Order: sequence, then structure tokens, then C-alpha cells
Amino acid sequence: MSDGLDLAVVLPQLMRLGTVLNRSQLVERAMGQVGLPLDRPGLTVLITLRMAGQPLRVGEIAARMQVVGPHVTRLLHDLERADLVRRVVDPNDQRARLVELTDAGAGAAGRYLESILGWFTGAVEDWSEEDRNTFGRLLGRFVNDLQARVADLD
Amino acid sequence: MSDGLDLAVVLPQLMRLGTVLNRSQLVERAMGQVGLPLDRPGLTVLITLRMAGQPLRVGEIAARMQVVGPHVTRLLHDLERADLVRRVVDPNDQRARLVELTDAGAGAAGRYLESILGWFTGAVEDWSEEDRNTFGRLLGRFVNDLQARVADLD
DNA sequence: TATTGTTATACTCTATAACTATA
DNA sequence: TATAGTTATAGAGTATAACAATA
Repeated sequence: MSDGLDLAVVLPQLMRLGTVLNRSQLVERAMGQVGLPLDRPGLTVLITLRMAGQPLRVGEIAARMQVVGPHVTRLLHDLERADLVRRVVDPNDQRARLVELTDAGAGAAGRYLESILGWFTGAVEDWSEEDRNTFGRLLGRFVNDLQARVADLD
Repeated sequence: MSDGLDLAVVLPQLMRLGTVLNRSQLVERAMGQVGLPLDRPGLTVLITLRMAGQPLRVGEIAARMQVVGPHVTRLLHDLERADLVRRVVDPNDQRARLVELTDAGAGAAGRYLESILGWFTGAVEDWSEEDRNTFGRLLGRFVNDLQARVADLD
């Protein structure tokens, strides 16, 4: 009932969750369904752009992915060669580049998102609507609290 | 209120959670507090053994970490050189090795766990006890359901 | 012949440092 | 001088393949 007891239960769950999300062949499976082979971080770029709903600067993509700039540059190189994204000069700042999805890229990102969403749907489809809502609310709060603490470390 | 809507909210949260858990300097900070520098997967081995509460075979450690055997062998090499674990032949099977924590290893694992647990404690210390319990319950169910689905893919 | 673990090697992902170009 | 991005290089983490020892 105390904090310590709760956390002793929650922590292993979180570790397992991290493993499930990162190490399972979830992304590879989605690639099979979508039929467009891509490396994982490249797919993350695509999904980041898709969820943003607008072109983003290279630096902004890096910030949202929580990786470092040069890494994104390399990923964009491959995505551009595959004609999934396009780099255009930011009209407001000649130094910056705006990265936008091509039609092919937007389509692929959408299908990937659909595939991954569908996979998660199965995990909660037997839940009551109340449990789903409660879980979504508490999970959001938890992630926010964790992120705030991470931010404090800087 | 529909499945799709819930998931559209939950999925980004999960992605953020994965980032927080993996990419934040959580482990590095714990190392600073504990004062024993270690690489992340090596620490995972230590914690895996500590949570098991008993010596484990190399293969069993790999299974729990969801990595491949040879990788664990390499990690154990370093941990053994640092006198944190010890490999003994399994009396029941001469092929197998039982890996056990040394006193130093058990101490370090305990301090690491304490440090990391303490960090998470802060994230939920303002929550009501009911919310904490509910969250723990639903999170456990969610992870179980996800893992079951992952297992089905094999 | 199947299983446990090890060695050797290669691949994926990400970071750091040095640089170019605009501001 | 500071900022946006790129290029080149290095490092951490993990996988695959080939092998040795025991079952």
C-alpha cells in the first residue's frame, strides 16, 4: 500500500514495457504489412513528420526524436533517396531546411501508423471503456510527470 | 470515446514513455549516485540477477533480457572482471553455468535499484493512493496483454 | 543428435568533433 | 559572433555464424 510497494510492482512492468516496445519485432512486422522496408529510426522520422502535420526543420525533428542533429541528417539522406521526404530551404531563414513528406512518404507514414495502431488496438479491445479511459488518463499523467523530472535534471 | 480515439492518445504517450525510459540519463544519473560506473546492459544483468533472487543460467539471463546468448557472455566477462558476478558450473548439468552475484555485485545492484526506484517515486508521490493502485493494476494488465500478443507472433 | 555456452565478426543506432553557410 | 545544418568519425549495443563441450 505504501509507495515502495507500488513501485516495486510498477518498475518491473515498466522495464518489460520498454522491452516490448523496443525489442519486439513490432516495427519489422509493420514493415512486412506495409511492404516498404525501412530502418527503425527512418520510420520514426516519417511518423514524426506525419504526426506534426506540417514540414519541420531538421533541428525540430531531432528535438522531437530526442536525438542529435547529425543523426537526423543521415536519416534524411536515405529517406530523400527513397523519395519519401523532400528538403526545401526555409523561406524565413536561408540557413534552415524545411523537411516535408512527399506523397509517397505521407502514404507510407499513414499505413505504418495504421498498422501499429491496429496492433495496439488488440491489446485493449477486451477492456471496458472505463478502464481504457482511466488508463489513458493515468498513463498521460505519468509520462508528463516523468518528463518533467527528466527536464529538471538539465 | 471509441477505440481509435483512445489509441490515438495512448500511442504517442507510449512512444514518449519509451524515449524517457531509454534515452534519458536515468541510468547514468544512478551511476553517479552509486559511484560504480557500468555500462547499461551490464547493469541490466545485475538487476536481473538481483530481482531473480537466485543464480541464473546464461541462457536464462538472455531470455529475461530478451537478448541473444553471446551478448550476455560478453557482458558477463566484464562483470566478472569487476568482481560483481561469478560463474560456477551447474551441478545438474556440466554444460551449463550458473551466474551468481558476488557480495560486491549484490550490494551494487541493491543500491542501483534503490536509486532508480527513488527516482520513480517522485513521479507518483503527489498521486492519490487510489490512482497509484489503479495505475499499477492497469499497467500490469496492459503489459501482459502486449506480451501475450508478442508471444503469438512467434 | 540436441543443447549450453563461447569466440569472432558484423551490423544498427547514436554521439562527438570539425566544418560550411547564413544570420 | 551565434545559429542551422552537414560531413566524417567513433562508440555503444546487439545480432549472426562457427565452434567446443556435454548431454
